[in-house]
Amino acid sequence: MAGPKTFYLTTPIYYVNDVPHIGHAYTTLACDVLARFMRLDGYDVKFLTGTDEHGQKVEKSAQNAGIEPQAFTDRVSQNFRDLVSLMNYSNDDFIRTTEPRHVASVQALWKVLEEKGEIYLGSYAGWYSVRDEAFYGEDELTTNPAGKKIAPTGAECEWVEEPSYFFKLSAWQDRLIAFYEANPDFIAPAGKRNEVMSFVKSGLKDLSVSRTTFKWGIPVPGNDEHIMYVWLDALANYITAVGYPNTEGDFAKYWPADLHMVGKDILRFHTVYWPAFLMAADLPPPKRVFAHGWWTIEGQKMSKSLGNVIAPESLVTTYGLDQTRYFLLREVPFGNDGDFSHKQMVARINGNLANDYGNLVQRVLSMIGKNCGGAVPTPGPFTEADDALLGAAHNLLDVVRVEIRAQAFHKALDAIWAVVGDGNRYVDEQAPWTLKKTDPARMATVLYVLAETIRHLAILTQPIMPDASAKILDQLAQGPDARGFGNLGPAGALVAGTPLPTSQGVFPRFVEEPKA
RNA sequence: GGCAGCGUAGCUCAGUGGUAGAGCAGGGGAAUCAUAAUCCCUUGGUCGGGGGUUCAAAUCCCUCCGCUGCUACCA
Repeated sequence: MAGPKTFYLTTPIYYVNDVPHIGHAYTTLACDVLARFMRLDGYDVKFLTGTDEHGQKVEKSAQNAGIEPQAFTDRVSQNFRDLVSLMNYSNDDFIRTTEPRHVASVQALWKVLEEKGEIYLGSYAGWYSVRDEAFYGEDELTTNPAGKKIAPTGAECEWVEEPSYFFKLSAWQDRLIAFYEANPDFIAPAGKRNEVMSFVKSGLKDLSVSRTTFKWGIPVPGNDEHIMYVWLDALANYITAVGYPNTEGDFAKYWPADLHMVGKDILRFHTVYWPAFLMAADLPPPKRVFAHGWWTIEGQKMSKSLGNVIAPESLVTTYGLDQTRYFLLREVPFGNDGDFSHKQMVARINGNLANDYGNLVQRVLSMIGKNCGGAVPTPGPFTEADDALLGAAHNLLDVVRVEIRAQAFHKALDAIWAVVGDGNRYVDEQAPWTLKKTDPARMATVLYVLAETIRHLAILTQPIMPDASAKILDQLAQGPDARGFGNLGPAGALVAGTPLPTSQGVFPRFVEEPKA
């Protein structure tokens, strides 16, 4: 069982019919930061994202576009692959549910469930909305003047009866509760755990897991009249990507997943249906599911009708990539809903990045460039103040690790910025510009301590801001092999006399364009 | 309706029994290495209303008001 520690984390697979927006970018960003962190911390990481490409809506959209569904999904799934490069995500795989490996995986899972007697053929009847791809209860519907039943979403419903396979979800209620109780960290944040548990305790009905009303899906093995329910299809992507139905190799290495990151709207699928499917197939459930919140835009709900949906590309163009990545994870306690506003974004860019972090780096590297011959200065004996600052820097990984592993990205950043503040205070207290005249040797020590502190900060901000952190490490002449967490601490300390490149700003201030 | 949660400084929030806190914003000062960036000091709250328990309550209990989430097949 030796070998590197592994960490497998996933985003939801995104429905190709959607246009990528800030919400998609946010989910994958959180995973990306976690994945980068774990890699730097020495883990063998597998980070998966992808697209969900089946379902009636895709079938219709393809029809409207006058092309085959596969050609349609080939085209629109590209939007999400473009998002990967735009946002600088480091995913190790990108899965599409239309790939042969996935079809084989889902059909194999189906067969296992069927063999184990967890699936049976029955029939489903109810009020169905094509637009919503959903059934509604009688009590949820209203009747319009034309006599049509209308769903709460405003969509028209029709009475549908169809044969359907069912998954015996009702049999899993007690085992799910037992699982939640044995694994208190399975559902996060904690408040969501209570919601899921009360839902399960209120009683579970068997789940319809096939459809006959449309064709664009994975056929049920042995009965081509049926295609599989979208969620059985979609959720299984997490095991497809590690090689299922082959349970050796990557599956043995990475499964169960360490984390499924999801938006709060799809929590139930991941914390009720998915563990039930897996346990029914004798496979272990994932270790944790985290449901994050939604963004509002300038205080308003994001919606197509309001026309305020933010494209990730416009954020990156306007504010910069690393600035955007930083803002999304710093502004809001991860798990809560948050508000995106231009004012707050600018406040973060100018306050935290340009003034606090960027300026600390710049003032220190500039002084080293001008006063130390453009090389890492030679330190003398350390004072109490030196040890205090270095100690804070050395200690930072332990603090940040705890927060990141709990998906408390905002707290991790708070901790890093506390040391940024310590650094700026230390500069003012030590006043190296005065030491330059009175005690040049002491000045060299002070600047060395600062450079070493900045090295720690830059290594630790890599997961959040890969490009900017790399630029800082470049300016400290730290090569690719010197950037892992193993290089933190005195063992990886800067070597006096190492030549340094000319310094340059990393986080420019955001200056408002004059209004026309 | 039922269940759960929230309501603390202008803003965003931390604090769950022992003399009200942070960041930002506002005010004053210092410094001048730096992206006019930094540092120090400071104004500001009857902790949603009312009642109760306690030597002591933002923190526990009751009640009222306001807001939010969940209450099954809606990526």
